[in-house]
Parts: sequence; structure tokens; C-alpha cells
Amino acid sequence: MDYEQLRNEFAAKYGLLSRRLQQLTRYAISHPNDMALETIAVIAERAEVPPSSLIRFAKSFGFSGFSKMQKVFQQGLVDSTSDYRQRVQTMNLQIGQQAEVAQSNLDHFINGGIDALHKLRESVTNEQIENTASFLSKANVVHVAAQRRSFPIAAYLTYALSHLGVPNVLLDSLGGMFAEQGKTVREGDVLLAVSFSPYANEVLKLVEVVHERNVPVIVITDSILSPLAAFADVCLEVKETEVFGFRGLVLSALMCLSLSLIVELGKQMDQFKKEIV
Amino acid sequence: MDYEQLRNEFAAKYGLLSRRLQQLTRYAISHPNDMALETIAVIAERAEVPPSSLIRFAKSFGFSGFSKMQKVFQQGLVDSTSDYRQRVQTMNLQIGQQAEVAQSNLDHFINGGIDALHKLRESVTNEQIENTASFLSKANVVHVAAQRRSFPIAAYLTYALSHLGVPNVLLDSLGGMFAEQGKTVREGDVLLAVSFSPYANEVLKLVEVVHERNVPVIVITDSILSPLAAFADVCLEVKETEVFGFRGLVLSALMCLSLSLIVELGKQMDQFKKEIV
DNA sequence: ACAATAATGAAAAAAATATTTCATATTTAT
DNA sequence: ATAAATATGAAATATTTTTTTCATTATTGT
Repeated sequence: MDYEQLRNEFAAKYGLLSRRLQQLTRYAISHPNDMALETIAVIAERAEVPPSSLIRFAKSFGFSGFSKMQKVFQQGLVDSTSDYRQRVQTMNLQIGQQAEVAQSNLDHFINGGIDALHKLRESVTNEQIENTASFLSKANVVHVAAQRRSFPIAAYLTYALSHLGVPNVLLDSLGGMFAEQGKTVREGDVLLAVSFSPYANEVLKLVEVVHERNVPVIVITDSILSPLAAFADVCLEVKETEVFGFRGLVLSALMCLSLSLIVELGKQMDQFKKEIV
Repeated sequence: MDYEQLRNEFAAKYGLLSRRLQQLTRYAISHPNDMALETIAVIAERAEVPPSSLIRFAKSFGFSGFSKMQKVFQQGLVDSTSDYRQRVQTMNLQIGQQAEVAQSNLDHFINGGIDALHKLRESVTNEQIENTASFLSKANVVHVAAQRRSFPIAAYLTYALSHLGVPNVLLDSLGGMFAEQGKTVREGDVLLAVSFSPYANEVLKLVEVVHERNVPVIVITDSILSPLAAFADVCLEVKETEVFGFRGLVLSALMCLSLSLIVELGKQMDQFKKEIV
């Protein structure tokens, strides 16, 4: 039996096990390195169970004792390293020789995603993040606008803002009423707009109108040459990364950016509270 | 001392060692896995030396006994699977200890995001992607279910499916009608559910019911022990990465996974068309 | 070639580790 | 509510593993 099979066994039998054994199953799945390298006494302590439970645990999966089960974890550790090294080697080879050797679909996108994150680092400064958070923290209501491809980001931002207790509205175009929803933006509010090429007309229009009403506008877009950038009080530029001609990876970077924004906002709000108290 | 340093020591001192110890040095360098995982007796036999030589070997590099040296090999084994992860951990440590190196908020999340993508590489195989795409390509209608934190992913998936011309429904709970929307799932359809701890009850219930109706269920969740995994025809496990205690970066990895799924689906659909024509 | 020094390995001793046992606690079924 | 079955954990035991010892062998310098 190999490590993968064992993991499947864990999942399959989990529901049938006693409380303690379930606890151990969870520990084993989340700390495979410990399971491979530590002694029963150490694992028992870390997993907060008595040592004998570990032997029972092993036996309940058909091993003669813990040591036999541990061998499976050890082999898994060895396999995973060889696997990882192999991948790194293949990747390096490809880079060196510009060869399109069999790299899996997922691998391509993971590499693309990593690339997108590196680009994000280069294009957005921490000052911009702080600046953005500062605008958001002062808003009566934060309106979040994004359509189509960018909509998932807007959905996440409103989720996170609500968790922070920041009043917010998602302009979701429900019932085709995007423009109508936009009219609820008032002085004292802030508009956060996300739009990438090809820029959604509704969002562009909204940004224009809101900007004229002296409401601060924060724009997340793909270039400072974007039509939205002109109306932005803060413009966060996130360049797209293409893999096979697909540009969806920008969303991966945007999620990261959003989280960073939210955490910065949370920090500033805390400080604000402390200053008042 | 870490594994890399130890290897350097081996190289540096090699010429000064006795015959036997040179023999062992060669063995140690070429069989690090054995050195990390086997007992003295086993290594001694494989390296064709008496057991006591191994203790001398360790002592000659400044260790109190073989066990201490073995720990270094073990750590090396663990590190090699996660050298990037180690960076994140060090990073977190720095934060805890009032880091001297001022790393920006955004930088932390970018590093965390990269870590999340690496984890994704380890936990999802290309076979699973292909398998999932195969289910999706055969579906009459793809129903996408995700609530709260996972909702943005569902939003993206439906956007992308629509672009591929795949009939799909987003179970968006509009008007609180999640359960009602779930009733529209019929035989011949496929359910794609995304849920992370704490698992949304509605989604769990839906997965259970739909599974019983013999409709294929694809689950994206955080562990094979997740309550949803039990009902999954394909279970894609995406582990969470924490930065400052925030787990939102999983969304960044999920975006990448989603894109990969969509592209694979597109590929399979193209092939399908060609086969028919 | 010879003494002095260092290296070696088999076996004993010590230490660490895994496993079993059994009294007690908990759960399950009636 | 009660008895039967099962699960649990502390401690005793068995096993494995590491380390030390010491008689023997090889190497080095004169």
C-alpha cells in the first residue's frame, strides 16, 4: 500500500472510526511529515492522544503495528520529493531549451499564476494599498462595481467588507438595473470599480458620472492607459498574464490584492478605533 | 546545521578521512533517503560497513551520535518538498518576532499566494482535472453551488462555462431560494460544489440529496475528510494557506484551478466535436 | 623493520522505542 | 435505566536500536 492509497483509506473509513481515531486521522492527514519521522511518543504528544492510540490507529487500518504504517508515510515523503525535484528539473529544462515538453495543463496555469503574482508585486506599491484603505475607511458606504469577468472579485470584496463591518453595496446588475443602482452613490461614499479590457461600458459610464459628483473613485484595471484611469483618485494597475491566450489568471492576482486591501483596511480601522478611545 | 551545510562539510573534509569514513561519506551523499529513514543496522549493511562505523562517522562531523546526524538528513528530506513553504514559515516567524526586515503587507500576501499555488500543484493531479472535465462535458446542465467565501469562484465558473457554451446554472440563493434552486438538478446533469470550512449547511445538504439521485457530484473542498468528500464522484482537495490568520488566499489558488478546469473542458469539447465530424 | 598510533569490527551494555495488558470509562442497544 | 460491548489510557513488558567497549588489525613515521 502506498501513501495515496492510505490517504484514501483514511477518508473512506473516517466515519466509522471512534472519536479518538478520527482525531488521529485528521492529525495524520494534516501532519504527514510528523507521521513519517517522529516517534510514537512525540506524535502522541503533538496530536494530544496517548501512545497506545497510535498503535490502535495503525492496526485499525490493517497494519501489524505503528512502525509498519510509518513506513508508508516515509515512502510517501520520499516519493513526493523525487516528484517535486523532477518537476523542477523539467521546468528548468523547458526554460533553458524553450521546449514544449509534456507539462500538465494545471502546471502551466500554476506557473502562470505565480508569474501574475510577481507582476502584481512590481506594479502595485504598498503606499497605494494604504492610500486605498484610507479612502475606504472614511466612506459612509463603499459601492463595489464590476461586471462579467471581474464580477467574482466584486463578490469577494463585498463579502470581506461586510465581515469587517464596513457598509457596502454590490452593484450586481440584478434585473438589469446597474445604472439605477449607481444612482444611490452619494457624497461621502466611495466607489470601488474593477474593470479589464474589454472594459464594460456600464462601469466606465458609472465611474465618469460618480467622479463628477466629487465622490472618490478607486479603480482596479489593467493599465494606467485604461479609459477608467482618468477618473480615478487611486488607480491600482494589475497587468494581465496570458497562458495559452487565456487571461483569467489576473483574477488569481486580484484575489491576492483584494485580501491585502481588506487586511490593510482592517488595520487602519483598528487604529482609528484606538485613537478615538 | 542544515542538510546543505552538512553536504558541504562532507565535501570539505573528505580528503582528511580514513578509508572507511570516505566510503561512508560517498554512501551518505548518494543515498540521503537511506540516511534519513533507515536504522543504523540497515544502512551499515547496505553501505557494507559495520554499525559502529556509522557512529564514528557521525561523531567525526561533530555530532554526539548517529541519531543527531540522522535528524539533519530527515529535515533535509522535509525541506526539499517545501523550500518555498519554509520561506513562508520563516516569514511568519519574522512577523511574530517584530521583524527587522520591513516586508510590506502586499508582499506577505503575494508570497502566501505563491505558496498556495505550490500547494495546489501538490494536491491536485492532472488526472483529476481531466476526469472532472470529462464529467462536465457530458452534462446536460452544470449546476454550480457555492456560498459565502466560495461564492466568487462559483461566479467565475458560471461566467467561464457560459463562454464555452456549456449550459449552466448558478445556485446563487437569490431570494433565499437555494434549496428550491437545488430541486432543478435532474438526472443527466452534474453538480459542481465548492465549500470550505466552516462548510455551508445548504451546500452540504444539496450535495447529499443530489448524490442520492445518482447525479455526478464534483466537490472542491479543503480536505478529503471534509463532510462533502464522502458524496463526491471527483474530489479536488485544495488546502488553505494562512497569512496573518487569513485564509482568503485559497481563492487565488481556486481561480487558477478553475481556469485550468475550464481550459481542459474546452479541449475535450473540441475533441468531441472533431470526433463527431 | 619496529614501535607507536590510529582505525576497525564483534559483541556487550545502555538507551530508546514500540507493543501489550488490564483496569476503568464510555458508548450502544435493549 | 441497565447490561453488554466497545473504547480508552497508564503502566508493564518486549523489542528494537543505538552506543560503548575492547581485543585485534592496519597504518604511519623513524
